[in-house]
Order: sequence, then structure tokens, then C-alpha cells
Amino acid sequence: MDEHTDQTRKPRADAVRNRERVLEAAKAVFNAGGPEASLEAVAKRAGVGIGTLYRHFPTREDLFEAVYRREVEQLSEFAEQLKNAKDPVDALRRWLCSGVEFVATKKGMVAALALAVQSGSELHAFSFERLTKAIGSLLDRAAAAGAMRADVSPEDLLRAFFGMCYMHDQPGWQSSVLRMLDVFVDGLRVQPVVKAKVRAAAKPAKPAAKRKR
Amino acid sequence: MDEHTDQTRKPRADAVRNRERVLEAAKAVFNAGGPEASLEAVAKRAGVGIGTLYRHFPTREDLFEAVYRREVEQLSEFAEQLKNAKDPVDALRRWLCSGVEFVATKKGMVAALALAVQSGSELHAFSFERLTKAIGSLLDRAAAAGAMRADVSPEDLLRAFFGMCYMHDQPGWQSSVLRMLDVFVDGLRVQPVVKAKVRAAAKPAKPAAKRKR
DNA sequence: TTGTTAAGCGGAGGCTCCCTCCGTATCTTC
DNA sequence: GAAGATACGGAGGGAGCCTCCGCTTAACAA
Repeated sequence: MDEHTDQTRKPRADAVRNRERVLEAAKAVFNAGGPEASLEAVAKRAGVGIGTLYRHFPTREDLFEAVYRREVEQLSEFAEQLKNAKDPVDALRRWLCSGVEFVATKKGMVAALALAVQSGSELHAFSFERLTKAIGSLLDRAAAAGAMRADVSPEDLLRAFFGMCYMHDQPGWQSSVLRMLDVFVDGLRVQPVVKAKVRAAAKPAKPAAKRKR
Repeated sequence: MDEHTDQTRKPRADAVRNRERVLEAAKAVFNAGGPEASLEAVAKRAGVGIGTLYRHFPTREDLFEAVYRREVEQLSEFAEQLKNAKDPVDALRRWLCSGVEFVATKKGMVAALALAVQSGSELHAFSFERLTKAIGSLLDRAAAAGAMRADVSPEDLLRAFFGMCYMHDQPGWQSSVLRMLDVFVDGLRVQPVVKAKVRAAAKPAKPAAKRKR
């Protein structure tokens, strides 16, 4: 805030402008061509040199994160809203569906998810944390209400979700994923007595379901 | 038409030898470095020119398929054996678990799965068909026994499975996937009365039963 | 205004990998 | 053997990645 005490210069106008341009170009290019798109194409579209792109976003991941930060936030906020839904299980289901919607709309969104899911690094903690918390709150509420098993972590769910969306470039993927998520959420429900018994016998070797959260 | 005397010459010895060498090298390289590994590295390891590699396996996918054909077959046969299991739902569960095992053992196996799942092309029909049939038989049996919902296609399941395995390079992925599969299979079970009603309109087989709930 | 200076710029260049093409070498057959 | 068919290797052109560094330009001070 106070710029006289600390010796920081005002950031250069061209730098700010270029950063914005790159972001915009990246958004367009990634949404169209997916996360594998050429960074040189992004630079060209932005009308800057490749060096400039790399200075602003040293890695492809940095760029992804910057581009999809808003989307992640939206998704996260939507989870917040769903906290007030009556049926907590259905809330989760709806959140997942809207996630699918995101992926469908913005092809590059998968990149953001991949990032959130795959890299445990500090750098990209943002997306991961936001989404984990979003899911976590939904899961917790459902579990607290006794409507859902409690041995599944938000991370697990996030990964499963991402995994299913990963096939987002095949025909019919969307309805397939929705169907699978439906099944999945059903599986998450707390099972009625009879089945609980059956299941207990049915799965002998499952490594300790460690619950963290 | 004319001279059918001996249409097929004996294949050249060096060609056969080289093909084998490439396969072996590819197996090693893919298992170690994953499906993205450089094909030139494979050629070098095999001690052949890059051209030779490409002649035998025109695409990366062809190579994957050749390398993991055996694994796919094993997986497929295991499904056959499971047909005799008492509990059909548990059979499915066990099959999926063994799939996870495969992925864990052979890093490149994901490539084979990706292939089977992603490319609808005729060329790579082999893995896809084998696995689809394998899953299909398990699903059918369970559905016939009335133990499992019938609106999930083998393709769906295969994709979901692959998706979950896709994160196979993170710490703890294996137990996470096992947990998720467990949930998933639970979701596949035919639900008790109350829910069964909701789902009464479920469609039988493969095509995207666009169920809306 | 003008000068100083650091921040920022661009893109050449070195690298890896992809895949094709074709002159040469080798194997099979007669 | 000789003739042909078949296979071999790797050069080469293309595309991307990323780094590096000389030049440009905006911010600030005088």
C-alpha cells in the first residue's frame, strides 16, 4: 500500500498488459485445443514473444492455474451454496454434475483438474485446496447426517471424479460420466442393514480404509 | 488368382528377430518410463533403426497393443474363471481389483487401458473387445441374477475403471482406487425397494441410457 | 525534459521427439 | 549363384520445448 517506504517500483505497464494478453490467448487456445496445445501458439495469438510468455508463466502448469483459477473458484462457491440443500447426498450429486458441465464447456478445464489432482506440489496448492475443501464440506455434511459412508476422503473423490472426466474427448463421454457418477454416489450412501451384512462378507482383502479428513 | 502355388514367402529371419527385439525393448522402456516414453529410445535399446521400429509398428498404439496383448488376455481369462464364482457381484469386484494389480505392476499397462478405452478405431479393437467382453460377461451374470442394476454398459465400466487408474502415479493411488472401486461396486448393486422404485425405468444394455433423476 | 537504470521484451538457437523417405543391404527362392 | 523381394538404417524436415542474452522501454529522479 505505501510505496515510499518499500522500494518497489510500479510494475511496468507493458508487463501488465502482456500478462493479460497471454492469459486471454491461453484461455482461448486451451479451451479449443485442450491442455496439450502448443505454448508457442498461445504466444503467437497473444502477440508476444515466447520468452515473454515463459517469463510470466514459467511452467505450463502455472498458466493453467492462472487461466482456470476463476472456474475453480466458481465450482468451489457452488459447493458453498449447496450446503443449504435439504438432501446432502443429492447436493453432492449435483455438485459433481456441475463439475462435468464445466469440463464439457471448457475443454481445458480438465487440465486444471489434472493439476489439482496430480501435483501435490506447493505451487499448485490453490486449486487442490479449494476443491478438496468444497468436496469435503459436502461429504462431511452428508456423513454427519448419517446418509453417507465416512471412509472416503475428499481427495479420493476428487481423484475419482477427475479420472472419470479424463475420457472427455470421446463421443458420449458426458452421459457416460454422469451415469457413472450416479452409480458412484449410490455407492456412497450408507447401506441398509441387509446389504451391510453381505458386504462385510464380500470383501476380504481391502487395505485398511484409512480415514483422514 | 493365377499362381496360387505359394503366395506366401517365408518371412525374413531378420525381420522376425527385429520385431521381437523391439517388443522386448518397448516392454522394458514403457514399464519403466510410462506410455510417453520416447520411441527413439525404444529403437536404440532394441538396437535397430528408428525406421525399422516404425515399419513394424506404424503407430505408438500398435506398439502398446502388441506389448500388452498378453496382459489383456490374462485379465480377460481371469474374468472367464470368475464366471464360476458364487457371488457375481463379488466376482466383478475381484476382477476390478486384479486390474488394479496389473496397473500397479506394469506401469505401461495404463497405456493399454487408455488404448482400449480411448480409441474407438477398428485398428485397436482387440484390447477393447477382449476387455469389454470380459466385463460384459461379469455384468450380465450379475444382472441376470438380479443382483445388479442393468443400465451400465461394459464400456462405461471400463472407462470408469480406467479413469480411476489414471492417477496411478501418485502416492497412495492404489488403496485410493481400491476404495473407490469398492464404493462403485456398491453403487452397482440393485438397490433395496425404496430406491428400486425410483430406478424402475432403468434401461437394459449399452447405449447411453440417458437416465434423469 | 532529460538521463539513468532496471524491468521487460523477443526470438534465435539448441535440444528432443516425431515420422517419412529412399538408397543400400540382406534374405529367400529358384 | 543370381535375381528379386523384402527389410534395414538413419538422414532430414517439422514441431515443440525452454533458455539465454542483447536490445528496448517504462518508471523515476533530477
